[in-house]
Amino acid sequence: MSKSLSPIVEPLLNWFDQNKRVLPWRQDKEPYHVWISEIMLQQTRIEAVMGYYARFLEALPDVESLSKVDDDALMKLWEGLGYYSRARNLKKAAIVITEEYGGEFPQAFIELKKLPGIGEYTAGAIASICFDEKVPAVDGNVLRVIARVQGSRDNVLLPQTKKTVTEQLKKIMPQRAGAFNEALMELGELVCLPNGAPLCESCPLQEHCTAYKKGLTEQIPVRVKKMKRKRADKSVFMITDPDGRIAIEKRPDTGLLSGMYQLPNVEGFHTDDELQEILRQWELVPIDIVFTKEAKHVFTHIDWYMKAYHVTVTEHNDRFIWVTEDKLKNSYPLPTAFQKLL
DNA sequence: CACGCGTGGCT
DNA sequence: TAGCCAAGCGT
Repeated sequence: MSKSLSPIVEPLLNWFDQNKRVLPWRQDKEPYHVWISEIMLQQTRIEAVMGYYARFLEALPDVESLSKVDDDALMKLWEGLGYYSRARNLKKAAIVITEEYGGEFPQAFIELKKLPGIGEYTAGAIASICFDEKVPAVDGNVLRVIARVQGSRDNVLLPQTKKTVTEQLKKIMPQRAGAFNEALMELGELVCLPNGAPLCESCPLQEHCTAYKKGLTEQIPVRVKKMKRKRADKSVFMITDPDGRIAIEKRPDTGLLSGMYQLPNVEGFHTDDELQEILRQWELVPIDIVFTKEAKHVFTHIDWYMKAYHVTVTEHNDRFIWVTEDKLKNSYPLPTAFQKLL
């Protein structure tokens, strides 16, 4: 259980009042203006948005004009910004607002979130900034600031971490909900910087910040990427000679499972004819080849999909080490991946 | 929940 | 030069 965030509210609001940047979409709290800017700013840097925002509002100054815009004209306004479904969703939402809400912009978080392209963050941003509804708006900046303040080592890339932070912020949302949310984001962007040293000497939350006090601002936030594993298919042989000994070999002394032993295997899945040929190249004479089982083994960075074959051969050779099952179990380190096939 | 969606800036 | 990274939404 971490302690309440409530002590950060006042210093943060005071700092924001002194330091907020002047930005085109901060000139008023028109929901339409805030909406367009929030959508454009999704995954997109402020500098990139600047030019587009002014041009977009000039061409489409309100919900009604957006709801009627020609698709090509709309995409032309978005050309180069990326994530084009954002633009298509804007128009869809404008039509919904026109048809379902009589052209009046929904005000409640719960209603905003129903609109196409408006998710948890954007609904929170519009509801708080335009209407001071006490809902959080948790983006990457906010996650970083809160993780450091709390000294939390939770992986901020996990949805669960965002949920937890959202719940904690809900409890402390002040009257000035919009200013508070903007302040957290602004602090993240201007002071509580992601890379290199954050500007802790000018941070209004310094005395409330666990990461600062413990010198952990470089370690926090924790961002553990989910490793996207490659897939490798393997055909694995359990080869037995007339004495019932099993063929194994030693793996190279570098790389994956270095220095351990393994059952003979080849890359990929193969037809019976191909399997015969592989064994022949190993100078083995198979009496029969029987598919036994398949198994999957997950490493941190690779998934092995294995098909195992039991092969009986006429005689052993020197290409492999031939061992009894007992000796294999007791004397040779065999990775779990291969144990699964025995 | 994991993935794909665009682009530009960084190393 | 190519690869990594950003941190919202819909599916």
